[in-house]
Amino acid sequence: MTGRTARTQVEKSAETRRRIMEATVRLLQWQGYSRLTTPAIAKEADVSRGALTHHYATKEDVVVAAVEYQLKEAIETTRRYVEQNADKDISVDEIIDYLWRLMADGLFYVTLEWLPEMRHNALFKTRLIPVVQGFHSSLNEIWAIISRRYHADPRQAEVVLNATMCLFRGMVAQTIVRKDTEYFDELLSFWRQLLRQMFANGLGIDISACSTREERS
Amino acid sequence: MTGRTARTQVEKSAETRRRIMEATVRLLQWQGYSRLTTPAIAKEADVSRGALTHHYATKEDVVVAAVEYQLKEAIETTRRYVEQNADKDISVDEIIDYLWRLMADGLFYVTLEWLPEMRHNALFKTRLIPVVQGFHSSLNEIWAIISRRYHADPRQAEVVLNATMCLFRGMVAQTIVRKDTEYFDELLSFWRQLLRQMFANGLGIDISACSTREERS
DNA sequence: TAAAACAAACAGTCTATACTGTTTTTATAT
DNA sequence: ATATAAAAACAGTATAGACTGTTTGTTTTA
Repeated sequence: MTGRTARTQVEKSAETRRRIMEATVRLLQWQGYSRLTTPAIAKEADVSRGALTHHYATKEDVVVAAVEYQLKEAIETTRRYVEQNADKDISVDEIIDYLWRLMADGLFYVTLEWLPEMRHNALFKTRLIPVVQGFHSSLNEIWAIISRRYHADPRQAEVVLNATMCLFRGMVAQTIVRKDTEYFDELLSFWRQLLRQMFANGLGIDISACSTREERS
Repeated sequence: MTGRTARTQVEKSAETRRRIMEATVRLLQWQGYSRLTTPAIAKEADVSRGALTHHYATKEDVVVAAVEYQLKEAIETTRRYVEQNADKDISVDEIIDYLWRLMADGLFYVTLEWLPEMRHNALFKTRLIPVVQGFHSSLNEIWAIISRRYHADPRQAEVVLNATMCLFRGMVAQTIVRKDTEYFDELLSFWRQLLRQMFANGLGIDISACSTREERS
């Protein structure tokens, strides 16, 4: 009787919580924050409303936990990517593509849902800021690889990373109003070439042949 | 009896509508889309709820009109800026600063409020897309000034403008989670210098001394 | 006098949370 | 090993509040 489906309470509740968080993230991505309701979350997670309120006192608790969950998952994914490539010969292009995919594959869409809430809800902000900082730390790690490989000043490399991330955020935001793959591919090409040449010169000196037109190898 | 406050109906209703739109934009900026209610808009505009529903059938109509209003106002402001500087000797730095101020002074905060709604509301999107495109057209105009002055390829200049706007969008988004003026000043300096040097070379060839450290003149 | 602008009340829906009851698990004593 | 008490997990319902869209009534303008 204890072998098959017998799970401890902590396992069960952890499972339930995970279901709720994944459902919440899914609903944030598909329907958005303004349409997010607790009944919808319970239904999407295939959990009763009672179970939902048992684990999370308020709706805000659910959202905070869900965003934490997604960001920490992204951090873990990134750390694994870092470990796998710490010794390997990884190019600027590859890291750029990794970061772009990370953002464009839903992560920043979900971010755009809760980011406004952060402006208007101090508690929400207080609870999430540490997670966001952890996320950025993991980005710095991945960037340090490229920074070391090209013997670039870490200080300057960080500025370039930040610019890259801001650029990508703005690009993802624009994908909502502009469905135009070519347009974004062109921007990515432009940026890849710019970075490639900056790093080739150890960041910051003598970037040459910086055309906006470029085809990937 | 007709001299003092006697205004024609169209004037009155136009005034009321403007009050409603400005109130809506204000509430979007201060409280956000998820907290936006029609009673709150009426109160902020100092107008009865009946007046509100008289002029706008649904809440969505109000928001669409308000966003249109704000964007068209931004377009007008930009066009005036263009006219005033079409002949003047305007630098890359000045345009960059203009664009940054335009975005950072609330415009993109409000955008971040309705942008998610656009992902989930097809009608809302359909109605707003033309206005957004008009906004981008006016940006292209201002950019054309600098493009001509530096004899840069308009095609490449457009890519650089788009990258600039995406960068700024991402930066404004990040200001929500990171209150750090120095950080954003550094990014702006980095970008100004990059553009300055790119334009100095007619866009795209031989950017030298591209440091992330820079002080403004 | 007709139409537009405005005001106010209303009806229906929805949502978040609190509350009550039930089942399952765990710890403990035997 | 087993019985039992306690605690946690879960399910379902009730309720209070709020918001939207509508409708009806009143004032002002053309």
